[in-house]
Amino acid sequence: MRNSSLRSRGTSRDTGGLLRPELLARLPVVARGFYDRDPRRVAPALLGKILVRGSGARTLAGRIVEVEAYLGTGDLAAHAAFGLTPRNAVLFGPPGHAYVYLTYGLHFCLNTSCMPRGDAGCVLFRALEPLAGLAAMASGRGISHFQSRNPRVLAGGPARLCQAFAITRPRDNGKDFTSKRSDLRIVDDGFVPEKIVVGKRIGITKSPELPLRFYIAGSEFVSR
DNA sequence: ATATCGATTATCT
DNA sequence: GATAATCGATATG
Repeated sequence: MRNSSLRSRGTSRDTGGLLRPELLARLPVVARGFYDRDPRRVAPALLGKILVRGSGARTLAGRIVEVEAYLGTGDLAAHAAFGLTPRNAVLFGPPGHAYVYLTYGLHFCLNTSCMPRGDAGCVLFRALEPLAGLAAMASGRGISHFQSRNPRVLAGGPARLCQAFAITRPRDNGKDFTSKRSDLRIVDDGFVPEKIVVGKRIGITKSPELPLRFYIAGSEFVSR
């Protein structure tokens, strides 16, 4: 049963192995209502879900193992802290859409909008466990097959996972995660993490003490 | 194993 | 003009 997608639980080290595109195509997408909540609830609930790009032989997929919640207006570390701007407009729209931004002038980061329209919470995707399309991910990351055997280098880190999935702002900002046909979607194979660790968000200077980072305990794919 | 630094641009003060 | 939700390279213990 090691590779079954039907298992409903898994240990932290072994989340079920690789998944074939035909199987991924049959998994249900996570519905809009899932995202229509406070990001502090959405973030831990996203752990174990699967981010999927494309279809057929080109399918890329990774299990979400690390995320951070950003609370919108009022959270000084959030891009939406001071209201609507051209960059963060997606966050003020409906939940379950991709917010992609450029950071430090060269790296992209991926989030999903949360909460009802007009309330700008979001969840940052920080690390994935690669499940399908590993060769394409290594290629996108510009690393060799040999290097890519390190579990963290393919998609362990918010900018790394964007490189691995070829996620950019012009291409992907605003895409709907909840449509079965979407190029970028989130699906559920029933996997539920055994244990979740909560800690401080990484790399921020404002409100650094808030416990809004969540990851699957023991996962080798978490960014640090 | 940990520390420091440079890259490069959108956004805000 | 300063800062930033980062990464990879380099240096050093």
